[in-house]
Amino acid sequence: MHKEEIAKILEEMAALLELKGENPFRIRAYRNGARALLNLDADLRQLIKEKKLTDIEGIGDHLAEKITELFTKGRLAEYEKLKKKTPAPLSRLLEVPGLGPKKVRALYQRLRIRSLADLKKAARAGKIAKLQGFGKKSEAKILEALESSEKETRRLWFDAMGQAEPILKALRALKEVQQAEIGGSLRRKCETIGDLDFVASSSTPETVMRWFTTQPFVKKILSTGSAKSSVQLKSGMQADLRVVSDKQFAFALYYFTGSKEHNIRLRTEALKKGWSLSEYGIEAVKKGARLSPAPIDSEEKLFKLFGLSYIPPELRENRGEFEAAAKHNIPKLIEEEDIRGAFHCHTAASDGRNSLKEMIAAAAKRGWEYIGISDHSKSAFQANGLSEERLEAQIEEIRKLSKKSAIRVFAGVECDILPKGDLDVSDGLLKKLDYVIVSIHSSFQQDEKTMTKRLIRAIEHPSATMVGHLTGRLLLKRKEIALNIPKIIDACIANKKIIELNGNPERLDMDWRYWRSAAEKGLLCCINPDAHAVDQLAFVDTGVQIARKGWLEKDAVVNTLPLKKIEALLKKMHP
DNA sequence: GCCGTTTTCGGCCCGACTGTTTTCAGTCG
Repeated sequence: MHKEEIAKILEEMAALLELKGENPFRIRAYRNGARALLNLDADLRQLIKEKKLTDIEGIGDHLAEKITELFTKGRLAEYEKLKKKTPAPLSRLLEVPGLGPKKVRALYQRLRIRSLADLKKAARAGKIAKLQGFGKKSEAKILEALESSEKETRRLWFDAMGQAEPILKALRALKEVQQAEIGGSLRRKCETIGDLDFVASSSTPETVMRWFTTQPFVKKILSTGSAKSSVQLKSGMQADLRVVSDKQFAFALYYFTGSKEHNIRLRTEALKKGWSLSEYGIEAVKKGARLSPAPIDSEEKLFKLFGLSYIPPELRENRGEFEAAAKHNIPKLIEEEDIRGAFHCHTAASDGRNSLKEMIAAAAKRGWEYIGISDHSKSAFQANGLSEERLEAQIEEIRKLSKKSAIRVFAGVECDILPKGDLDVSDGLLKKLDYVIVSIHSSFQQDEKTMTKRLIRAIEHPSATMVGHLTGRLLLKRKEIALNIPKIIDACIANKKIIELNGNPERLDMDWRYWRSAAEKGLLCCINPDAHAVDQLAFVDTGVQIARKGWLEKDAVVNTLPLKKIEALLKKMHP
C-alpha cells in the first residue's frame, strides 16, 4: 500500500471514530498522522524497515503499528472491525456541509439514514425538519447541498490567484480599509487552493462586510457578521473575509495565513512562555509572565518576540521552519529576479504555438541571458515529435540564430523515455545537442518497481542532462505515475543529473515536499516553464514560487547561473 | 492517540456564525 492509500484509511478511521463519539483528541491524532504521512519526503519502506516511523512528528507507537500493518498486509484488522460497527457510507454524510458527527449520528439513530440517497429522500419528505435540533432551514440547506453538483471547487494556485487579485485590489481601494492582504493557502503558495482568504483592517467592519457581500462577483452569501463573512463566488469558489482593527492586523494576517499546524506550534510556544496568542493579539496570562509593551504591527515583530527569524509564508507548514528560525537559519529563498534563462521550451516545430524566433525574442524581452529549446522527440507523436532529420535541421537553425541573437540559444530536446528506459533519440544525435531533458509520456500504468527502474536507466544514460516533469501529474486531473521518488533523487545525485521543477501551474513537478532534503543532499534543480507559447515563459515565476515553498536557494537552481557558468556546466555534463 | 527544558499523566487552539433555541450546541476554519 502506498502512503496516500494508508493516509486515506487513517482519515476514514478518524471519521468513523468521530461518528462513534470518540475522544476528539484521539480523532485529531489520526488526522495528524494521515497528514504527516502525506507530508513525508522519505521512503516509507525504508522507515518501516528501520522502525523509524515514530521519528515522524505526530506518529507514535500505535499509529506506527497500524501503518506498518497496512503497508505490509494491505489491511488493518482494527479498521475492518470499526467498519462493521458503523456502516461505512455514513462517513460520506460528514462531507455534506453543515453536517457534523453529532448530526449524522442523530440522523442515523432516529431516521436510519445511512447514505446520501437516504438523506435526500428524508429531506424531500420533510422528515428532517421535524427532528429535534434540525429545522426548516437546515433541511433546505441539506437539499441544496445534495442537489448542487459543484462539489469540486479546488483550483490551481495560478487560477485562484487570478480570482483573488482583483478582489484584493478593490478591498484596498475602499476608504474604510486601512490594510488588506491575501491569507491562507494562497499566501502560502500551495499548489491547489480550496478557498480564498482575505484579511483587512478597518474601524467600521460592518461597512466593509456590506461591501464584500454585495459585490457582483458574489453568487451567494454563506454567512456574514461583523468579524467574518463567507461568500460563494460566481466561479464556485468560496471566499472568506476577516476584518479586524488596525492594531490587530499583524496578528490576524499571521493567524489566517496558517497553516493550522504551523499556528498551533506558535500558540504552544506562547503558552510555554505564559502568553496567549490569538488572531487579535497576545497577552500575558500566567502570573509572572511578561510581555514587552512595544506594539506588534508586523509579522516580523511577532516572530522576533519569540526569538525567531522571520518565516516567509511559503514555509509555514510546520516542516522544520521553527527549528530553522530559532537558529536563525531560515534560507535566503530564490527570487524571480534570480532566473537568467530556462531550458524546457517548445516551438511550433512540435506542439508549441510560436516559432523559434518568437520564443527567442520573448526570452530576450524577459531579460534572460539564454534560452534552451527542447521540442518533443519522435515517439511523442501526439505532440508532433521531431524525427531525427527534423531535430538535426533544428539544431542547425538554432546554431545560426544563436549567433545572430542578443541571447545565447541552447539546442536541446525533450526526449521520451521508452517503456524499458531507453531514450527515443539515437546516441549519435544526442551527442550533438547541448542538453537533453528525459521525460515519460507513455506507459503511465507501469508499477512502481518497473517505473523506477525505467527512469533510473534513462538517468544513467550519459547524454541525459535532466529529468522533465518527474511524475507526469496534472493537478486536479491526472494522478502521478507510481515512482519511488527518494530512489530517483539518489540516482540523480549519484549520476550528477538535474531534476526539473516544472513551473506549468498544472504540474509543479517535482513536488515541493521533496526539494528541501534533496537539495541538502546535493541535488541540482532547474526551474523550467515547459512553455508552449511565448506568454508561457512566465510559468518560471510559478516555478520559483514553488521552489521557495521547497526551501530552495539560488545556489541549488542551475538556471540562476550566468551564461558562462551554465555553458561550462552543460559542457561538463555533456562533453 | 500524541507528547514532554513546567508533565510519563494530563493536557491537547479557540473564536465566529448559524440555527434552533429561548441561552446554547454544533459546525467550521
